[in-house]
Amino acid sequence: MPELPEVETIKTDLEKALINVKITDLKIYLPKIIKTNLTTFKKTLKNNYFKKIKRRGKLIIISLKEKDKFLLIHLKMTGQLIYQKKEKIIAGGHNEENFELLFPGKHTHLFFTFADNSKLYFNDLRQFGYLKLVNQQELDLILSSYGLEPLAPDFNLKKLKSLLKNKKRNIKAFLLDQKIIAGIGNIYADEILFASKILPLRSTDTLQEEEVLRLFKNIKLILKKAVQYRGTTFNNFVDANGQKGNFLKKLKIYQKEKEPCLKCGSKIQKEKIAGRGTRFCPLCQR
DNA sequence: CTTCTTGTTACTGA
DNA sequence: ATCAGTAACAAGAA
Repeated sequence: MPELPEVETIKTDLEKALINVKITDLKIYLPKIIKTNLTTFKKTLKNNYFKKIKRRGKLIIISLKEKDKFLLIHLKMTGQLIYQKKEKIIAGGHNEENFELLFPGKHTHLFFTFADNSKLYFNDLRQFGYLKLVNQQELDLILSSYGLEPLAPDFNLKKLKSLLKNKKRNIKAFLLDQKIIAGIGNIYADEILFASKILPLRSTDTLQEEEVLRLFKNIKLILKKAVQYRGTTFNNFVDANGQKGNFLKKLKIYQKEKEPCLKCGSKIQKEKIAGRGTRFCPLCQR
């Protein structure tokens, strides 16, 4: 599940490889993932350049050479962007056995070819991800519904405090709401709440001063750390070079139901909260 | 066979 | 107005 750290990793990798490299071709296998007229999409992108790559929440925003044209890519749950320099790449590494990635594969729905013959593959098992061309005005409209960037300096304690106070809903739903804070998904929401010792069902307006402070610090800390580790390896996430992220080893609560809590040893619980599988320690989190 | 997985939007009902 | 809950999208794992 690409969340902020995964998308940030992909963004940085693509930036290194693809700025000002001419797109010579693009092949589309599954047109429905493109939310723009297909002919326009192809015509616009062929012979174009990526001038700048940004991330907002979980959305990738690529500025094209024209001032008023942007390519948006959302990976949703199972989307991958894989950059491949050669015909065949070996991915994995770390402590795991390597595995071959051959593309295009069964779930490759589109790929770009660049002037240096490198390729960028968009794979998506569940086909919820999309690509879309927009102008500045459309982009502004889309971004206007996004909440604060949790790693930006303007996301500060004071703002978090007032957001929490003005809402009356459980903290898990609050963290997942992209209109309030953009980029946190199910994995990091659970990790942040565990680190902050806050139960996911707590109403935001009941959080004590020190709880808000812990929450604030852990949002920053955990997301930053996850970015450093290139995200979490999990099911369908590999970064733009096909490498897995390292944060999986750092997970303390996500997917650990029925295991003993690392801090106190009690059995980690799992419940459906805010429509999502939610893991928590009933003793450490209050 | 059923149930679960999750990002986002749309919808319903409280 | 706010919020909770659910379905939808789709494919696979258990």
